[in-house]
Amino acid sequence: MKIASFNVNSIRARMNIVLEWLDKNQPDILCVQETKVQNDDFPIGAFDGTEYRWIFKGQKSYNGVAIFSRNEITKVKCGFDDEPKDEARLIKAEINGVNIVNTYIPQGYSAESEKFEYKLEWFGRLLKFFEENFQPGEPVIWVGDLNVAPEKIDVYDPANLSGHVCFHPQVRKALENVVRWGFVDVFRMHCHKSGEYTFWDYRRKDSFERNIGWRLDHILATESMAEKCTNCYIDKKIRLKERPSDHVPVIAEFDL
DNA sequence: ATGGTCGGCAACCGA
Repeated sequence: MKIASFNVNSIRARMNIVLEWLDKNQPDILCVQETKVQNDDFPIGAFDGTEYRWIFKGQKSYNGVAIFSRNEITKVKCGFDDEPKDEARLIKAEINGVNIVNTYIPQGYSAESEKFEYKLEWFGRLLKFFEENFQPGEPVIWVGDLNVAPEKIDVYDPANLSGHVCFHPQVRKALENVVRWGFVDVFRMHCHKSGEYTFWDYRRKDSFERNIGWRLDHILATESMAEKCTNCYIDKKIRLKERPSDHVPVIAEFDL
C-alpha cells in the first residue's frame, strides 16, 4: 500500500500536476492540503476519468484538505468535535481497515502572535482527537503539512531558525507531545540524512536550487503500522514541472 | 541587502 502527502497550494492551479503525478506514481492514497477551494467549486470533473474516489473539505481562499483513494473510503470525519472545528484543516477516514488522518496545521505567523498560540493549542487539541478516536495499538497513519520541522536536520539553518514558528522550541515540543501518543516518523525510520526537505520558500531566490528548505510534510504511523513500512521518500522531481507548488510529495510504502 | 513569489480574489491576505 502506497500513501502520499502533498501540499498542492491550490488544487485548481495544480490540477494537471496532480493528475499526472497520480497516473505516474499510482499511489493507493493521496492526501492533499491547501486545496484553497470551497466544496462547491472542487474540480471533481477532472478526477472522473481516474480510478480514484475522493473526499474533501474546503473553504473559500484558504486551507482545505482532501483524500484520493483507489479503495472504498468510510468513517469520514472533518475537523475537531469542539469549536473552532477547523474542518478545512483536518479530515479523517478509514480505508482498507487503516485509519487515515490528514492535517493542515496552522502556520502560526510569528512567535509573538496570537496565531502562534493558536497553533500550539492546535497540537493539544489534536492529541485529544487521537486519544478520543483511536488507540495507539490500532493501525493509524497521520499525514500532512504539519508546519513543523521536528529536528535540526530538518531545516537548512537550525542555529538561526529557533525563532521561526515552524522550528520554534515550543512548536517542536508541541509536535513531540502528539508523537509520543504513539507515532513513528516513518521517513526518519528509513532515512537519516540531513538536507532532506519537502518545502522551499517561493520568496527566497533559488531556494530549491540552493536547497534552502524545510521538512514540514510528514507521514507518521502507529507502531504496528510502522513495522510494515518498507520505504519512505520525498519526490523532488515534481519541482521540475512548470508552476510547481512550494511543497513536494512525501510517499510511504506499507506491506499490508 | 528590511529584499522576494505565489494563489486567490479584491484584504496593504496568508504562506
